[in-house]
Amino acid sequence: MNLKQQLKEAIEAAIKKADIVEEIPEVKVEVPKDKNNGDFSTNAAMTLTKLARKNPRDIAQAIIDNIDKEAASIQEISIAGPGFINFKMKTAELANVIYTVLDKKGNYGRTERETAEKVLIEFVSANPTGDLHIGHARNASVGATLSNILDFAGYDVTREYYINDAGNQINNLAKSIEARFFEALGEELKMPEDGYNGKDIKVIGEKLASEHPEYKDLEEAERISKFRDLGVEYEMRKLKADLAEFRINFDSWFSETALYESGEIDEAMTKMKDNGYVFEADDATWLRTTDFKDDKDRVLVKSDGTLTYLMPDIAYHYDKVERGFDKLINLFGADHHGYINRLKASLGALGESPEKLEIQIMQLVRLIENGEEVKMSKRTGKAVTLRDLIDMIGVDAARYFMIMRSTDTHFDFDLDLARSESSDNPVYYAQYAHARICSILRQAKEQGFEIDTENPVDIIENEQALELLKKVLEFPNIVKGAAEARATQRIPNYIHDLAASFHKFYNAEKVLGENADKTRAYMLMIEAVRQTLENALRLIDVSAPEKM
RNA sequence: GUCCUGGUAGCUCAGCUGGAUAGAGCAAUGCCCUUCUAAGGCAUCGGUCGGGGGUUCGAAUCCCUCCCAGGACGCCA
Repeated sequence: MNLKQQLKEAIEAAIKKADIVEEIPEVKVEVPKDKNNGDFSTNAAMTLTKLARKNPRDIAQAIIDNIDKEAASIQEISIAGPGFINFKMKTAELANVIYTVLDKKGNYGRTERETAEKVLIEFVSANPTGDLHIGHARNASVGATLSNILDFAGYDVTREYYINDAGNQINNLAKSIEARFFEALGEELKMPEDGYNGKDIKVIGEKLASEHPEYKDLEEAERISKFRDLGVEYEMRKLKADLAEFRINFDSWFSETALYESGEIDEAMTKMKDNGYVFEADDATWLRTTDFKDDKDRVLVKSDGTLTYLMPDIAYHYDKVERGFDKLINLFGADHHGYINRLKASLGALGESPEKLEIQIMQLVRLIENGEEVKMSKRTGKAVTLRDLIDMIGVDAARYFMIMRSTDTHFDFDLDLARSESSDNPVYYAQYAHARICSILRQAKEQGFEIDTENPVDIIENEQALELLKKVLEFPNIVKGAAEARATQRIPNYIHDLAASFHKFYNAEKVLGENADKTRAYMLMIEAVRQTLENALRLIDVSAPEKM
């Protein structure tokens, strides 16, 4: 049983017993910032002032008089400030979290739910027309971490990548390949105006020219179609490889082309028409998104008969809904923010709740080196890619840094800091704590000690040790809060706090001291800390090394 | 012009959905290795939480207003 929950119930019972108010409002128990204010505190008395029409300190006293100290493992209670009630817990109870962690192991911090909300999280979804850049790296990191957090917090998560393999830009890709193909066959280069000049396009063209020169005799449409498929396949293979190296895994890859083939574009259109949100004007077909908080109506079918980008996207979201997801989360770049309202509106037009769709906007990342923004890759002279980033600082640091800031702030990524192998670097700081624990445990074992979960831990009373235990105790709530707020940065923040608490303990107290009972108890404790650290690092896909 | 995001220490940012004396890291200064990893710890310095109003026991957090920065406002994707 969770200490906090136990305390909460005891407080509620006390309020009831003291007969202060008819209906008891939600009682909040929190860990005070200042540890001098006890292990836990509640503002219950203050929130009751209005209802009870009494002085908060009097209410606090009434609660204290009626609380069952034994049931909640309370050592000491005091009233402080305007009416906070502070609790000091029995230290033995605090130490019991050690057994919980050692019992649950990799699942410590996981929330089990009876009915898991089905969430589809769509992220990255970069067009298969080139390399992933630094913005995609942030998107990918946040998406993967958020998925992990939601999963750990008891949601049923599906990670999906939407492949834009239809439409204009892919035609351009095909035409660019064609131009390179003919160039390799000795003809003049006829690159389309907004074609792709990347080196890889040239490579594909050359390869096709040497392996399949007969393609030049095909009908143009057929050739373009072939080149489109080959181009998309080639680009996607590259993107998948880069993402895999960045430890980003998807459960599903959804192709835009599939929407045309399945007829879902027509289905979605029919549905919106039936619901009365589609109208014709200026030779085009429009969706009346203004019925749902959009500032203007949007075109679905252009006057030339072709579809806008929005239409297949609507069909895509229609498909998501049809697959039975309760919640759709999309991670978009800042430049797509104007897209939010119309996409939500189209969900409304389909007869679904626009609230089902939750769109998170990622603000810009700037790479900073020697105090200056890095715009170009030194290797290629072009925009810095995900691969460049991995080469520069490694996956662990890149993943950690990309999620340690809230997504709605612009973020300056300090490359020098991410690269430094020192305490300055938060990644190493956390990993170092883990490695230190492993080292201590190794040496303890060499001295003949074993981790024995039957050992008592009530001998632990050192101040830094108790602080550390409180941090371990917080972990499940941190995960839950991060999931609800979709706030990935809370995990690295927590990791840093936990590591700091451990480093403090390390400097204050020795595990391998003179007292063997203490050593045995501390071994259990630091193993619990190690496990918690490992679980937290796993949420952000950063390694937990045993040695450094 | 309209709509989104931001504005917190010299710098980069947290701040758990309204709580106690606003916190980290970097930078600066001074300590701590015969002691389980100094990739660590301790201490000092550093703040009109953009400005001004309001809501209440209580505001960095909620509301209004103004200022500043970035972004979005296509029958592009």
